[in-house]
Amino acid sequence: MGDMLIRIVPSSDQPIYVQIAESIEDQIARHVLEPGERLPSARALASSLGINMHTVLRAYAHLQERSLVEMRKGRGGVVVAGAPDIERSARQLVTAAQKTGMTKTELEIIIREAWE
Amino acid sequence: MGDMLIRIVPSSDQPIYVQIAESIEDQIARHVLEPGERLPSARALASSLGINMHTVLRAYAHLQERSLVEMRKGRGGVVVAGAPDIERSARQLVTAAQKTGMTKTELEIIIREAWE
DNA sequence: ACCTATTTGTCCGTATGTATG
DNA sequence: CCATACATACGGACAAATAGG
Repeated sequence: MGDMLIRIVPSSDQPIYVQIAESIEDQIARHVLEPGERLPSARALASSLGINMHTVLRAYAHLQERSLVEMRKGRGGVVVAGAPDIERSARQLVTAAQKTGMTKTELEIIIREAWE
Repeated sequence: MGDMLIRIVPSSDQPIYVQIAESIEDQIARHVLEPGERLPSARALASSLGINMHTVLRAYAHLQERSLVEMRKGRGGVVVAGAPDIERSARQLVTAAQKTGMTKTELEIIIREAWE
């Protein structure tokens, strides 16, 4: 198991639990954390960061709702999927856009503007 | 604002915050709560139900992650419009794609192929 | 446009319950 | 049985955003 490197910026405009969740999400997307790998226990990570256990648990719960990790009671969190399935998400977006009567070019413009 | 009728069964197998979230979700689906309408303040609803503020806030956060309500800091929660927000979904897809190191053209090809 | 009072979200702490290994 | 680790719910405190005068 590689190092679990998470940096917290208390003065950030973003809440701590969001910073933790996004940091872990990044590491999953970049395959630093691979499927099946255990997350550090909430208490251990919290103690390591000098913050409260609930703040970490809140980040973990957020990742669980997004189906990135699976939490269980006596065991902790495990990474479920590696990189998010872009193609699947893209298909869902396209069908949703088509239902609204949007044209393909309109969607492409939205994608292009969102890329920056 | 119509009556906000929520019943809590402490002896239920389901957690209190789930009972609250599902109750509100039902009322949104039945148009008892309509888009733009404000949810009762978490502290007021908690006091009315004889439970803690955090339990209600947890239910609200759950509804927010499912894009049923929108929470903001000094204002509270409002029921979001039913139509799916394509631009928002597109931005989420783009950021997810960028995290995997995908290029813009690669994503555009996926979109184009998914359109048919 | 300003000021104040309220409301809200976040975070910390504590306690109890329950599933896992 | 026991130690580990999460799940739920409670209470308190504070900064920031909002609303109303």
